[in-house]
Amino acid sequence: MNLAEVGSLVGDVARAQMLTHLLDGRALTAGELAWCAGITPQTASGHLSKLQKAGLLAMEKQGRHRYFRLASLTVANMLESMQVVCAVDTPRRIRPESRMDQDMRMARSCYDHLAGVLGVSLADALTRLGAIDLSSDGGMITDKGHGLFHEFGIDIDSLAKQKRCFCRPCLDWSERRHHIAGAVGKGLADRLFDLGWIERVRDSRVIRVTPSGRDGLKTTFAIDHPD
Amino acid sequence: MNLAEVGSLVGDVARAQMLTHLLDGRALTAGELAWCAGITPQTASGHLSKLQKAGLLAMEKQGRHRYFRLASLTVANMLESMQVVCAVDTPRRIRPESRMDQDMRMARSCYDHLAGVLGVSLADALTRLGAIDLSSDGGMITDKGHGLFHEFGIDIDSLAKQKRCFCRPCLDWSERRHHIAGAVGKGLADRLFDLGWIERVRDSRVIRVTPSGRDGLKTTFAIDHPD
DNA sequence: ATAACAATTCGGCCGCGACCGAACCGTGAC
DNA sequence: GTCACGGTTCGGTCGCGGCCGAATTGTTAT
Repeated sequence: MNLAEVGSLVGDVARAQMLTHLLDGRALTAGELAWCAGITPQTASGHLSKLQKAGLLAMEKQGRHRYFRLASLTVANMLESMQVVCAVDTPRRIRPESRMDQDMRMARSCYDHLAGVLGVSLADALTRLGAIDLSSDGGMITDKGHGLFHEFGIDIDSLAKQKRCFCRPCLDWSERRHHIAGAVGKGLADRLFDLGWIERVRDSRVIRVTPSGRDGLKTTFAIDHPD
Repeated sequence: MNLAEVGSLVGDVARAQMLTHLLDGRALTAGELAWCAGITPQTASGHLSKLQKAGLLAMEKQGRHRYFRLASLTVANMLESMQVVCAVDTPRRIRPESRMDQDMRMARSCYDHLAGVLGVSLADALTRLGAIDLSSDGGMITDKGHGLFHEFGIDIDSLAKQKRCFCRPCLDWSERRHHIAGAVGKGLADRLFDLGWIERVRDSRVIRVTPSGRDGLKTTFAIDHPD
């Protein structure tokens, strides 16, 4: 496979729409993806088999449904980096500011970690607390951070054993600032879900902060998450 | 701009070819790029103006020539991440192993740092020497590394002041291992050029290791670079 | 067994966009 | 001035690929 092939796979509006919807890491059925892209199921089927053959998507049969998800972190990273380029020179265009867009900018999932205002606030807060250092090097957890994460119920040592990148700054396309990705980013997001501080909004990447989450973020990280 | 637009820009064979040729960070004329892509100048002109309008390329007039280069590191990172996806599922295909391919795999420039066997060897050597730590976190320079880099004529402190990512592991598409990118990667490459240890091969991304470079790499980093 | 539904395959339509030939600008050389 | 050359603009051709309707396969429900 070469650059142009990958490009043209992403370069179709319908396919790009599907990939974007899969960017939160979930698996969706062929029908759902067709609906997302605004095309008929038979057209979507063609697109999906192309994407799968090319190794961008993984498929899993389940009864009469077929679930598709991004094939790997590598693919997610590629799509992210493409979105960053998209965002670069769309600086102050007056966008129609739909409710969904606003929610997306506020908090969303980014494959397996958190992005948007929430993601950036968390990165800021953890930096302010001296738990992580994203600024100078790729991203590391301080000794103090080890303690804080442990208190918060996250086992850093088991995260460090994973094969994937441990702690990576990931450029946020809406905020133009870094949030936390990598194993630590995922661990943090998982813990917030477990605590019931955040929850997914049906059929989208949008993340909602629950009332208890609002409290928790305030007391634990001194984050005032706007309503 | 949206994902599909970026994708389709890269998704054309001719344009992808041009972008690939620009990936070493140099600026090329419209004519050279047309030749690279194997198309007529008038067709290339159309492609180039599209890429420029989209913000992927920057253009500079010089006499009757027009020089094009990648607009930013962001764009280069995107193209790299796309190439990584390309390489993923082309595992052991018997490629025609041209001389150029072999040279490219051995040592090449990757926007502003080094890649290929040489890039990976350097990353390995510096890790072995305890100068850097790419494995666990995003990438950091140890105290010992500070000294080593300084002895080698690289001023780490001035690199750290730059706005860009300081030290980043970058997945090598040919070797499937990490090499050093970011400010440190660039600093290292620049220093090797200055020392005359490596030099560019005309009209390509290929890097040649000079005889004195072979000696230097051997004595300084214990790297045996194959001929 | 029959029906309902998810998904795919096939066939044909249609439009976008890549391509080149020709003509046209602008710069540099003489 | 004229000529040469790099680059762009315009116009027209052509083919690839996305799209849907219809028919098919396969699975679950009743």
